[in-house]
Amino acid sequence: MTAVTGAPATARQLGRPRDPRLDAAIVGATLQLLAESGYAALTMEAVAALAGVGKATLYRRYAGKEQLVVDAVATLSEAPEVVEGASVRDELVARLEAVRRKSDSSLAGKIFPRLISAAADHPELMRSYRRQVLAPRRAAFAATLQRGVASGVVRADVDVEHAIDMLVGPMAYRNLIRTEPPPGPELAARIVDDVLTALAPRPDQGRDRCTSPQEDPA
Amino acid sequence: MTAVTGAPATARQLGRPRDPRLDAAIVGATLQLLAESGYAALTMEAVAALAGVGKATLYRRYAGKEQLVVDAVATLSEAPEVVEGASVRDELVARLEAVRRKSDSSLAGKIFPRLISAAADHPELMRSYRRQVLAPRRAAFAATLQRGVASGVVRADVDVEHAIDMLVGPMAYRNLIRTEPPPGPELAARIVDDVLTALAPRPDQGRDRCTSPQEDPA
DNA sequence: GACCTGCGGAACGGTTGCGTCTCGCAAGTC
DNA sequence: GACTTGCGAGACGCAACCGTTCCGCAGGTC
Repeated sequence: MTAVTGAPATARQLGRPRDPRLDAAIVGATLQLLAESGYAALTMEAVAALAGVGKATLYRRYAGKEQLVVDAVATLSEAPEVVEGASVRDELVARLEAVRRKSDSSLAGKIFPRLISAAADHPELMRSYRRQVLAPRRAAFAATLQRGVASGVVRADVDVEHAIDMLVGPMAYRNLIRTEPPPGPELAARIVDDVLTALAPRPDQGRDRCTSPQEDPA
Repeated sequence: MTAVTGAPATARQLGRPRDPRLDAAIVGATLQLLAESGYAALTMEAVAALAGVGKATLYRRYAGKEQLVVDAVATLSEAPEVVEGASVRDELVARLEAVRRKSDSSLAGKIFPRLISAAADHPELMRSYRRQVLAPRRAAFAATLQRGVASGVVRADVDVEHAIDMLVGPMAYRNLIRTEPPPGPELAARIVDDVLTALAPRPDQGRDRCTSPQEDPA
């Protein structure tokens, strides 16, 4: 939470305590406005108004807009939904389809494109978003991919991080560049099937890819 | 150019003609500031100052900030560099590597992330960018992929647009989310090799890849 | 009770940007 | 020369927002 009055634990029970519901209201209003208008267009007055809070209350907690937004983004958390029991392929499809769905329905999804341009001026924002939203999601993908290695669908020397980029990258790109029509539910399966084909264990170790110079797995 | 004084071709030689160099200066300054600060932070006064132009000159040409930026983005054009003679695989690698390099060196590349958040409020901006920058690049990728189909490296029923997303998506995504360290020159080859594996003609279709005609170097 | 801090509301001065306008001059046509 | 438009410079009124401050009250501890 990183309140600006960074008082240590020493003697902190004088006077009226802060209302924790206001903390939530402020952060919520900040995230909502961030999703709607982006960082540059977000104003302290709008946050105060939407949160139903005086500006003094804002500045008692945060030194300014930057700290407020950094703190708000740090509270984002998207627990990746549990998709289990299915095959590795179907699990990947479900996870990737969740990425597509959330990109214009969830709060974190709507914030993502706005952070992309804000990241140039405030790298901490993207860093925080990666830690709170992207990293858990990637961890879930990684677990499923590892399951694929165990079950023999994915080759053992796979670079998991790169594989995740191959899955999420095309989906995110499609969402971001806003082609018409927007991607539908079938896209996830197409991407997953393509990537799984690429990641399949090599049929014969002495493989002869006639086309390209053999990628020597360093 | 879509000047705001939308006079038809009728009787257009009264008074002092507009200085065409100022048009270029204005558009140039707009694009530069757009790349540096993004749409929301771009101000007419900054454009005028950077272009060495009075504000009246700006408003004589454009009705406001939105028209100015739309017009400026519409003048963007990135001719995809000619990469020929190599194999289909190497040509794709070269094109994708160009995407990576340009993303933080060229003007259009630096503008891209800023347009992503602006697109939510001004869809015409992204549409214009797609037409001027992305579409030519995609056409080049498409041509190379078609060459791959002809030479048997890529299966005939490939969905070219989707294949391009599979190539460009991961690269763009990596550039946008700004992981450290930033992607290096080796990423293009990894992506291309993965995608080409996925797009290879199905081996059990009775076709033996390695006796199929080698790529004609034309 | 005395004392402290939190709170909403509202106002403050200062800054920034918008879009308009005027001025004096330049560069063209008729 | 008369006329028209382009141009840079700068000022205009207007609006928004910043960060601060004061008020009066509420909600806590001692």
